Amino acid sequence: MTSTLGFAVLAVLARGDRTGYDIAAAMRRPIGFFWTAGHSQIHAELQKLLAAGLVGYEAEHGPGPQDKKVYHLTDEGSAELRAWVTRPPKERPERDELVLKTYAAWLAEAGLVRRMFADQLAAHEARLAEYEREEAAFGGPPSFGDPRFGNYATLRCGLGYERHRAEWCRWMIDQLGDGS
Amino acid sequence: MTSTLGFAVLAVLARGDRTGYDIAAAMRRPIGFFWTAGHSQIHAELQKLLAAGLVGYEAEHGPGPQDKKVYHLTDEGSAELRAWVTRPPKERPERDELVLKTYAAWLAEAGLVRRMFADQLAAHEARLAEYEREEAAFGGPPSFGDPRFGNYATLRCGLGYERHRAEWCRWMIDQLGDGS
DNA sequence: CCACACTATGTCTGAAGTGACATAGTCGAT
DNA sequence: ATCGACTATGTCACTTCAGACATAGTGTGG
Repeated sequence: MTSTLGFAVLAVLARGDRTGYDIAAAMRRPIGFFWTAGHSQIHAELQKLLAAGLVGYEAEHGPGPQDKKVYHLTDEGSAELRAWVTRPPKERPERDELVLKTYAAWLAEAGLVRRMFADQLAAHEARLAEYEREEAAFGGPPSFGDPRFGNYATLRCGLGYERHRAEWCRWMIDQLGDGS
Repeated sequence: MTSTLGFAVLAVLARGDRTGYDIAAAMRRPIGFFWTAGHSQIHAELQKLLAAGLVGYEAEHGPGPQDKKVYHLTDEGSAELRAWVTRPPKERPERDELVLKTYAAWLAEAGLVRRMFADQLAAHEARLAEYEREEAAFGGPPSFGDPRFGNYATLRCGLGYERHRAEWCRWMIDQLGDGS
């Protein structure tokens, strides 16, 4: 009954023990590129995982009204995660606002549409440059079995995505004329 | 205050008057590729749009306990839609289960991961072939201003996406060795 | 010494989305 | 004739998610 968010949390914990706060930070970067959650969602999820016996924690004195809780995977949590990894992902419905706007773009002024795509293109190119810098930091793909393989493989996916997206934006801008 | 779903409905209605049922059908194909909604959501949304004065309807006798309602855009709805089209889309968080699994793939057996990616690759290739057939049915891009421009441009996006995705799957399979 | 950023936990409200349930006419095939 | 698929509208319960609110210790810089 564990949700995908639950597995995302387990996947973070598989790389080392962390507090809910740390997990939330990971959900912004780098995992935020493919799964996001606010800290409120994470604390709630941790309580579910705890009730299911998939994680445990050790309390330490820390800031705030409550104790700081350092969570770790239980053997059962680790087994569940391993089993989940290779189960075929159920496909989620795509929801892409830019593509929806494109579907209705024929109603608008070409110049305004061109500007919108130019902005999108700039954003994609900036992200692409960032990803390329990150990729250079790896000296080629880490071996499978190394946790860093996960980071590298997802980065490759992001790289391909940004390139595809940028190319589509360029094609759109092309279609809309030079607008000089 | 209109939601993105509301604009999706308006975008369908901009191409011709339809019943809620017809809109729901459009939300499966072709719009379902980039925005989906169940019929229950659409009926609820139509009531909101009606209250906001963005759509109207004419009732006809039809099957079922209620009258059949053929919805159309009002002038105000049309104006709102046009204004929305070129407003920069707010970015939604990505949620991609396959990429999340990839992040945790180092925990699993390479053979099982390879099989999962092979299945994904097959699905992408099948969709790609379908899109290519659809693209061939257009004899090149329709001109901007033609509603079919929206169909073509979104198809181009889908084509690029499937290619990027298939390529990434192939790269992953490559990384996982020949597994003979 | 004080302000501010960061660490750290949690609750609550409301919106969005999913899937089941409910009803009923029409039309084609067996 | 009857059965099932399709047209057509809607409600309800449940889950997920986003964002605001609430609390409080620690460490850094001015």
